Amino acid sequence: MGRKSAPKSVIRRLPVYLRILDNLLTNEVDIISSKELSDETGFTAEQIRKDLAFFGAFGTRGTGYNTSFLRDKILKIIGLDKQTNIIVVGAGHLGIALTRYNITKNPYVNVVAVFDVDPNIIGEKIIDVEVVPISKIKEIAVKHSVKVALLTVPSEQAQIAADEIVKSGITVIFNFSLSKLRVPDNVYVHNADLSIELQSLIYYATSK
Amino acid sequence: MGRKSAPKSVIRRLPVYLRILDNLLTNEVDIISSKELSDETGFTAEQIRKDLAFFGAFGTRGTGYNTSFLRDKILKIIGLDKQTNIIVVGAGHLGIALTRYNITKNPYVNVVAVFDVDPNIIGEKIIDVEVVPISKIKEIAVKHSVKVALLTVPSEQAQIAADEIVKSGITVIFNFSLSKLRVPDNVYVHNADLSIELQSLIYYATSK
DNA sequence: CTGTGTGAAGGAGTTCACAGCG
DNA sequence: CGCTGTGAACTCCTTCACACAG
Repeated sequence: MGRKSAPKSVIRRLPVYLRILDNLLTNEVDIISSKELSDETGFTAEQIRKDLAFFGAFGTRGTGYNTSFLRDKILKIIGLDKQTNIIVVGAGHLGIALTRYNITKNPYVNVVAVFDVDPNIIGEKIIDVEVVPISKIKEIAVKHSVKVALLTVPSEQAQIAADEIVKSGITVIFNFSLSKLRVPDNVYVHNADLSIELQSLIYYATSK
Repeated sequence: MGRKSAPKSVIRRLPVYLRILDNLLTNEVDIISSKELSDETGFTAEQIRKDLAFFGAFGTRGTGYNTSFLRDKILKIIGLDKQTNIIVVGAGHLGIALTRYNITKNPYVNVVAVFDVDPNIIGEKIIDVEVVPISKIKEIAVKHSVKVALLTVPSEQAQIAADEIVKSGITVIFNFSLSKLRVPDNVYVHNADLSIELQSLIYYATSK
């Protein structure tokens, strides 16, 4: 694949292409041009071609891209060709929403468990995924070789929960709490910062 | 203020500074240097100075920035100096989570109502905010001059709900559904795309 | 002598323009 | 001819280096 590591901006766009390709496949469209992808995504056709060309020559000149072939290529690039096991830490409203969403709408990931500290909800099920005590993170994460944790506990408990996640060998944390997490260098934290996005939006809402 | 319009990247960082300044103020720290802000945020000190300098000279050479003064300047730049009224459309788990978060943790915005179609939850309260029928969006939005809507309904209903939001005069939609919304040019849609962010993360989880 | 403010240099990513292949 | 693939130009942002004010 690519010589040097892929730019973040490209990696952010790949899942957008993937979603459109999945839609096209259910509608049995088997060829798509960069121009059409451009109309669907809002990105320019040149940019889309550059993004894809970064990983190889997937298209046919004069024709376009084979939908199913391109979909498989993107799946492989992202790493979604094999099932990815994730966990959700925190069974509050946000945790439940994310769990349900991923179970029902995201075929590429598998939620193996939801963790919480509240004894009242331990044992409950979110669709078919059980809520289990946080103390079991390591056991379950190791057993299912979990790669990613979605962290949705209140900010005050975020660091403690993050420590447990790190101890269990998980190296990617999608952090929805406001806390800045302290983790070892080999762990990658991605902050969702919905409140910060909302505040940025307010700038655009007021200054026009 | 700035001669030409502020870069998006700057606007995205301002709320980050704001959060830290708020923390410092509760701890009664009244001077902060760009170096210290750098340690807190991970952005370089030069970048932070450039960001702030874009809007004016807010610091004191040899000393740093006055915490409270800088906080007030940033509030004014973003437009958070006056209370911003928002609505949440969709009282599912995600809508409830966002509502509660903004009521309890975000002093700069005011959630005036949560909207849903389910008659069973109409009239319920999320903390002190009432759940009302979607048919009332326009009435409430006009009355409270609402600027921003958080859209958390299922994807199938997202376009219908967006149409109602647009009709009510709201010009900024923070879209958490997967649907690409069709709106007039004067309406700004910001997509949260949590599933796309998760898929990008999986790339980083597998390729190292 | 410290830490801000800023022109100048550098780098990353996007757009342009067109060559190349089906 | 059509649409991909790609060097070159360009734009936007970041980093560097230092002048300048307290």
